[in-house]
Amino acid sequence: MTPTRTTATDKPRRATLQDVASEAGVSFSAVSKVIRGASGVSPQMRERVTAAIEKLGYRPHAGARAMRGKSYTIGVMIVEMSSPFQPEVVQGITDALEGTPYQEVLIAGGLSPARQKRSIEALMDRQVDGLILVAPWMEAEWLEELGAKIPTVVVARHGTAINFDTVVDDEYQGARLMVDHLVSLGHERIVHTSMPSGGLEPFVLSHTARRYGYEQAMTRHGLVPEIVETTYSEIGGYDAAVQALSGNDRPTAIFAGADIAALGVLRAAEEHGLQVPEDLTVAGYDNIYVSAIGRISLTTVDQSGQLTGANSTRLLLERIEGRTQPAHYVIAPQLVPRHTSAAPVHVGQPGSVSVQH
Amino acid sequence: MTPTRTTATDKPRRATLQDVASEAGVSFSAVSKVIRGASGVSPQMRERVTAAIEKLGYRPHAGARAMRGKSYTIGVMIVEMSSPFQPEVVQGITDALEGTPYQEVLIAGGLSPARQKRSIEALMDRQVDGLILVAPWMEAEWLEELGAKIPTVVVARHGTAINFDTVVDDEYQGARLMVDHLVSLGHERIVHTSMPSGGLEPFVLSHTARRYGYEQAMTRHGLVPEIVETTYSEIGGYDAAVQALSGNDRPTAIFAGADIAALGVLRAAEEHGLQVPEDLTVAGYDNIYVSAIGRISLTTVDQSGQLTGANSTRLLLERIEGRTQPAHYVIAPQLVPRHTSAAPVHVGQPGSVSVQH
DNA sequence: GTTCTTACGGACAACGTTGCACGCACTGTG
DNA sequence: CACAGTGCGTGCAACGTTGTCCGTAAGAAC
Repeated sequence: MTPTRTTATDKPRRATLQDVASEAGVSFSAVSKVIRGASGVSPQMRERVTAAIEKLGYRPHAGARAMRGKSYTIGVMIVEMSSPFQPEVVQGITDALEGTPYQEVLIAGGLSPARQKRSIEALMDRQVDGLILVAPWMEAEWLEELGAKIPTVVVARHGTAINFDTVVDDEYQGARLMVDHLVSLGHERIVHTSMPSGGLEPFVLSHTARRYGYEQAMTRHGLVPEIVETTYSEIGGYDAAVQALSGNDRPTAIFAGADIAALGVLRAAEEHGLQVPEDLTVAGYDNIYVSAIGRISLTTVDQSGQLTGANSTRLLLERIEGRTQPAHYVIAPQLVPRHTSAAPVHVGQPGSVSVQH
Repeated sequence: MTPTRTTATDKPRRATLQDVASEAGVSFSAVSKVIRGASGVSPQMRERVTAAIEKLGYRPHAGARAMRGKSYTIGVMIVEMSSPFQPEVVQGITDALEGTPYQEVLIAGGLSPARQKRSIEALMDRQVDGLILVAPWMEAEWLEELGAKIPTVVVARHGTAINFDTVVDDEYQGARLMVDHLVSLGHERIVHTSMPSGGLEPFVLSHTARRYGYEQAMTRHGLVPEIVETTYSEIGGYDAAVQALSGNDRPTAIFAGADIAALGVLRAAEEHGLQVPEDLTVAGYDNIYVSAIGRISLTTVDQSGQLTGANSTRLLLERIEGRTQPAHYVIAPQLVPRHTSAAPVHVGQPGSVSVQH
């Protein structure tokens, strides 16, 4: 009576190294060698072991591996999935990891630094080999401490770091591209909608970088920056537009810091009886899915989430392999002109304000 | 010379049970007891251990735990994050797990059954305690086999199963609600856009259930179902609408199987010079974010992703606790009437077709 | 004062890997 | 023909937990 490892009532147990070894008639160390691709294995043995693995459908136990070093798991924290950019970054990561032994797992950190920190710790508890954090909200100092413990890449935070790598789109330049576009059309009063910076300077999030880029570009053109601070949401954009359009001396263009806010601006324009782009030019940033469709056709700035994800992955794998010098990768944004931007109608010209219905 | 476990060059090691035990001056078994809440622990010891845990910032090693049973990790597979519904389900899961010892991890399975299967296997390799699969595409048989191995809840697949639980919105009823709404407005020629079923009957995905519901409701009203098969995308909706609007005898309403397709229908209507809702009623299904905003204001059907996620979690935890009888939970959808649906203009009445510009 | 019970704390054997140390046949060399 | 070198396979000690088993001491009952 040798002790059996399963009873009649048990579910079929997952095959282990030992099972494969018995099947192939070799020691379990030998099987381990084959799997790890270590040296000291004859071709015949490799073949027999491979056949046994195949036959039993053996798959390594990540938990057991994690106890001896690597889990072959990459932890990715995103803030919210409903953002259009972040899923695209994830797609880039997934594609980049295809064919490597690593697998990414995601965790949605939510809209507070405390919760995001807890999510990251949950990933660390699960012995991920490295972290990619997409637009995390916490202080740079906390991230530095984290980076000292585990290979980390931070996406979409501007500024240089010591203990981790960063990948950002050049949002300063993206905002400049848009301002240049609007100025080249003849606009001079261009309002920008932003949101509170969150006090993370100098390691700022996207919206602050966009704001700075806007301010610099306006100043360079000899124009006066005008900023309305609300939130990046449809309602936020609506409120900002209502505020900007309230006085007598209206701007001819509103450059929303995010497409989603630009949608709110469009609604406000409609309610004010302003034709877009005849009476008001509207622009956004992000190139979200709906911006492209016919009924919206929003002029915006595109940043490739795919590229961002791919480069983050590359940097992280380098760090896991041992690089300790920080790396910072910047991706160039692209202007996407569509149908919500045009030359302004001359001020005071009749018909520039038309109320419908 | 006792052997030290860190060298000068090492990163600070993560605290283990043993470290906590030394700190508190007790055996590591005792610490384990405290953590597990096992009996046979004096209040004083509990206190000392708790203090030591606090001081060292000890956190259990999930990999080590997984080797002895549970990993306290729930694996969630979603097909694509850019869908509006699936992130909401995830949010529901996250909220439901708050306060439990479990943590969910996500994996984006992608748009092919093969890749989805690989993703699920990657989660199994990581010893998750249970699985929630959101709208998986593979055959029911494969899922039955999976459910025999690990507690599993499948979201958004209609039909009953033996080895796993399901949570679905009643999309048959949702489609019926919409047809009833349109009929009550006076519509008789209502075209439905769908996509190929994928041959998963009888365990069908959402779009097939919506189609069946539409067909049943139309028949019950004594009307003839008319279906155009394309894809659930803006382009797909556009193509379907172009096809439906091509003949002389136009429908008065198009009920797209998904909001995203309805956006394409709106674009096609605009290009055909049709006013919505005066000349054409358009409806969708899903209640995605953009459907609510002013410029779109799409009549649609809402299914609560939040509730879906919460109930999936509840069922999964029950299964992990030992339930083996399958459970199937159905959530009621809600009609959301907005501004793209109205009574049809009488057929042949002048002005029912107006070309702009 | 003896025995029985109970409460508490510690020892220890898994769990499935990795990777090093070891041993045993063969080689080729002097 | 002895002997080092090499290629190949095995043995084994971790890794950080869980949960069972066991020993001891204090308190209760007689």
